[in-house]
Amino acid sequence: MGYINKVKKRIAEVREAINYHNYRYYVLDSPEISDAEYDELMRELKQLEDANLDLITPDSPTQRVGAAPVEAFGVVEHPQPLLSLANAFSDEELEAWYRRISNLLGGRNIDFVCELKIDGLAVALTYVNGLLEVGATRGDGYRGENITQNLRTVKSIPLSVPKEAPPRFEVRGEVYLPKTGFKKLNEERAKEGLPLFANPRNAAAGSVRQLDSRITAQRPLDIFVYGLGWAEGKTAPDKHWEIMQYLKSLGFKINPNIALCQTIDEVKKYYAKWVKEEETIPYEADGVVVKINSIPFQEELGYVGREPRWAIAYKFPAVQGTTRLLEIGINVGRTGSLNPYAILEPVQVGGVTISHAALHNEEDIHRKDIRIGDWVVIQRAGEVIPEIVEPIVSRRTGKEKIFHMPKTCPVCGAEVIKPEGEAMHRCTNAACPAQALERIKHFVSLGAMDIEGIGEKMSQVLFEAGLIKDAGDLYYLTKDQLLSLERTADKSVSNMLSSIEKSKDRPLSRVIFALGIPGIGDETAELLTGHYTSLDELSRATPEKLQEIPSIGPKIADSIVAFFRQEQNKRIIDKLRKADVRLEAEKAEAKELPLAGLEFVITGRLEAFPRPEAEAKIKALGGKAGSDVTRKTTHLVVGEDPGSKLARAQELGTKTLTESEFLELLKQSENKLK
DNA sequence: CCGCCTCGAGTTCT
DNA sequence: CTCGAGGCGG
Repeated sequence: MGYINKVKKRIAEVREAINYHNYRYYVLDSPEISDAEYDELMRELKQLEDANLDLITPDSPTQRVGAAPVEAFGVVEHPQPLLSLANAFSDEELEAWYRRISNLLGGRNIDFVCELKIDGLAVALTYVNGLLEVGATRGDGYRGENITQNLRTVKSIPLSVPKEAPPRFEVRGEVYLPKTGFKKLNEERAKEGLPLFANPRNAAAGSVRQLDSRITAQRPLDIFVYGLGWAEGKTAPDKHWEIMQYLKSLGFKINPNIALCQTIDEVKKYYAKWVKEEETIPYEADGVVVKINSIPFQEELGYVGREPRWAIAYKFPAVQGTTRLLEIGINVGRTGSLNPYAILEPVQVGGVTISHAALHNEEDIHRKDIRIGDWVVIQRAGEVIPEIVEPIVSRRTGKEKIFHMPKTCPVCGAEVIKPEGEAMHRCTNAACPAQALERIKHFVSLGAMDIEGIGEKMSQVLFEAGLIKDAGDLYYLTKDQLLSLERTADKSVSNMLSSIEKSKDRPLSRVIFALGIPGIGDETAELLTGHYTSLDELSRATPEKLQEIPSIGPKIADSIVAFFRQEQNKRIIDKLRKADVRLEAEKAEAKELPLAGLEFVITGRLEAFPRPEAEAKIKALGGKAGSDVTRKTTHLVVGEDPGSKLARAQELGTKTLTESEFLELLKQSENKLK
């Protein structure tokens, strides 16, 4: 095939793809590729056409802005078409745009107006003799839908404007749904069992297209007006910035983050600021629109095809992307849980390459109907952590495979079970090497024994070299053993040994946490130290005794008892003890406790928490909690409806505290500990 | 028994 | 950050 035929074929392919995605986006409101990918297709087509001008056809997607309007509403002709914007995705592309226009303007001084590119629905509002006459969607840019009735329900759209406004004019803006409104709307829909909107833009589009405007009225829609379409009977200012101030004075809602920039560097700074602060914007924005401020300059620059030369959309890095799910891998956790994760074809999302994503558990995978080989939409949830949003069902070939948890542990081959009513599958082999290694990693980690120099990597090296089989072995490592490893210099070895030594004196709560008892995190470990002053004491505790502690229930109690009963755990604790790791609460620690030496008695009902919990807090802070006021009692806490203890306290001259004074004392004492 | 809240466990990438 | 589970109050 000749070169030109290849190009022809590719152009046809890309056009077909774009037309299909246009339809999904504009007509169905259900896009299946991200905006970034759509933009990429459009760019490719444009490049091909620019290099082969004779291949441009009038029906090419580059020759129009969107899809045809839906006929259910009246059709509105736009006297001045609503056009789209060229995109920039990097500082280089922005600079290239700047150089082009700067050349065209012969190097005259240019200033810019920057604003956020709100991801909503573009509308045109026509006012005649001071009244809103027509509100229309953009449609294909030339003809849109008449949605006046619905737009009238948007409270921030003025239905009338002051007399000094031009007799006939059109403003343009973006109707959108704030993030909070979107969330609330979806919550309500979930309650009613209705399908959820995928994002605020879709929700706004759906709302504005309601045939019944009473439904639209219930949606918290808002608008930002971003420009004047046309005006008759009055001359408008000749700076875009001033037009915006003028529109504001007429009662239109203008985005508060609009800025006047004197240089292209200031534009870049504006962009950089908002890339960083994108999360804080209360509505969705997908970039920054940069416009030449001077209207005469705008007119001079004119249009290329369907895009103005005098403005550009500088897009934020995409936060969603699509890629292929190549395989589903399994990790075995410290507790034996089998944790599936997605191995993805690496893809850039939000400026970061994503190649893995957590899949939580088998049920979750099946609920989302994710299959091996699927194309999937991924996003970085809350800034950082990648997640699979959904599979793209329409891209399936039939070769995708449904995932099943293995019947045996992928690491040790032991039987895998899924306890009734639980979501997780578990490896049944407590000696499973994967679990053993994870337990060691947990032991040395930051919140636990915090052994500097031995992290995940070093734990693995030591484990695989056979130098340690469990956490207890860490304390018997010798200098020679460590030096025999690869990539361990003298310096790092002595660092490791000294941080192992230092870890022998961690608070008891850290030790309990580090042991990795299932269900015991840092909070519960801390709670336990309030009731047991040594590991021995804790190891002898009965389930009944443990359950007397508030927030310890039967499951946690059993977990603790079972842990100390296991031979391998006993051996680990033995190794720790022989190595002189402190397994008791520090004596000095107890004395330093802020409430040490004080004895509290509570009378009446407390608002903040039940009495046992208050007593637990007192004990945790080193105080004693009694039930009767005696001469030893130092404080009486007086709650609602106090009993006879109050009289007794007054008799003895015991200090009394109101509940709020008591809470304040607890707070101060807790702060002292930190 | 159900809903609410808090805690635990596992996770990605720079 | 997310999901699941444990604990607890109504």
